[in-house]
Amino acid sequence: MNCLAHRFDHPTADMLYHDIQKIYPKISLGTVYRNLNLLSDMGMIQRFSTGDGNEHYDANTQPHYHFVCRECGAVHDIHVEMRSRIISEVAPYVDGKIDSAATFFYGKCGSCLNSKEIENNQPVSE
Amino acid sequence: MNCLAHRFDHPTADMLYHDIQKIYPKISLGTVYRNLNLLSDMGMIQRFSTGDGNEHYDANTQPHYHFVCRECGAVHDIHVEMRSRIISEVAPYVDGKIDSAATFFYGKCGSCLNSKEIENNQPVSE
DNA sequence: GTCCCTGCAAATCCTTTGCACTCCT
DNA sequence: AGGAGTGCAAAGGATTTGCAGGGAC
Repeated sequence: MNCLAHRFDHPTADMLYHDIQKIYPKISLGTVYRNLNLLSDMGMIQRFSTGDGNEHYDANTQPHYHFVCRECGAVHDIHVEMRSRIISEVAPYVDGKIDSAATFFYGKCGSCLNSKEIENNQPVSE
Repeated sequence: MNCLAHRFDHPTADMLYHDIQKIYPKISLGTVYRNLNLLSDMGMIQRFSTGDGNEHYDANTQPHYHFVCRECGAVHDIHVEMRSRIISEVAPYVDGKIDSAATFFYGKCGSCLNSKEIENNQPVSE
């Protein structure tokens, strides 16, 4: 199961389900959810929601930034060193104990920008 | 409608619904959702999900940090200046165009920590 | 009358759960 | 036999949607 989560970007349970089906055709969605939750409870994968109504899963448990495309819903890692001190800097201002942080950047991804350009250019070039 | 969202912390649609009912007893949940989505589409309120399965709404549209208690689900603002340059710093590493950012800190809030202390102390003091 | 916004209820989507079954020891 | 993990289908929650009604112009 774990090896499946290892494979690519930041799939939803349903995306993973379809993907796993190619290898285990009889697997059920319930099992996928069950194992995904098991793994994230054990801390072996990260689980988060981007606002698109689905839970996403990430095999990379290192703290890192995410970029979410509002148009196509794609989620990409951002390859920048995350400020590791951010938690200790913010902690004094919080009534409670912080144990993790997540930051998301929202916008429009490269391919969505491109496809829009194409759309816009075609009527012009005709 | 807007004045309602202005009132307090980071309610879910359902919390707001119950709250609005006190003033407009006949309002329906569908209307609450409709208007909340309208307002957030117009950029007058912020909408985000914390991982508890609900959408939360925030009348404060200024970028700021959020603290989410994993135990009781409460969401609090963190009164620290958010690094405004973070988007421009990260932008070069993203294939696309960032237009907003959100960062969440997860942990256990003060009151949940306290109630746990009390629980733990009682058996000892008996 | 027309338009816009609403209440209501049904529909939808994602996720969780209960139960019976299989597989392995 | 006993336990763990699974498929399947039903249940559960949150959010969205379709439609008819009501008020303002």
